[in-house]
Amino acid sequence: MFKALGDPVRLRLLSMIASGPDAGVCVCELTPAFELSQPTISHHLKLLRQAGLVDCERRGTWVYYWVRPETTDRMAAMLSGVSERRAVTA
Amino acid sequence: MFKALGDPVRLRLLSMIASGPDAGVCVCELTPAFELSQPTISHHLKLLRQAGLVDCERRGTWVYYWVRPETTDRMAAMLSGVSERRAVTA
DNA sequence: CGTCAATATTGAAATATGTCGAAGCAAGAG
DNA sequence: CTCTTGCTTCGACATATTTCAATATTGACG
Repeated sequence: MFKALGDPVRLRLLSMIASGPDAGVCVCELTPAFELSQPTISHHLKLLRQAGLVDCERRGTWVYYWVRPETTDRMAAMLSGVSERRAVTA
Repeated sequence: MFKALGDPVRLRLLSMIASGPDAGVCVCELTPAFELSQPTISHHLKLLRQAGLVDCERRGTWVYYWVRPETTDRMAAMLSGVSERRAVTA
């Protein structure tokens, strides 16, 4: 999970997806925001999905991504635990 | 910051440091907990320090590490923002 | 069915990361 | 001052990650 957010492209992707509409953000809106090839963005989205940070669905020709708050919440809780000087519990 | 926590060894190190005594944890207590050479642990501690997640001080022969809660708090706040579907603000 | 547009997957190259052994440094003991 | 101990830094190597071009897949539309 943390490794997935360790790449600047993925962190920015997550931010864009998080701040998009409830219905999800289309890949076609994400790709042109970067100076990277389309396969590269697709790859990063796959890693975010495998980390459980986002989920996606195909709607017609387009694919929409949205955030899974369970995961980001869990990470936030872990980090709060560290701040409170407790061990990190999986 | 997130990249620093993306390695399992470093995540475990942070957990151990967080759950240790207020005065900090000695490197000599961290190293034997891993099946890794001492230079490797030292290297990971350096990365945690550069990421602002921990700080350290030499006390006599030993070096003690402790958590910097400002940083973990900031990360937790970012992630909570994502859960609430807002963009990630540095 | 054939074609086009939007994504995903594959394979390969460049770069970054994790790891170790060897060497260096700081501080206390003799 | 020299030796030992605890830790860091350096240099090198193996592996992992990022990226792209080429190709495949999926669905819409005529």
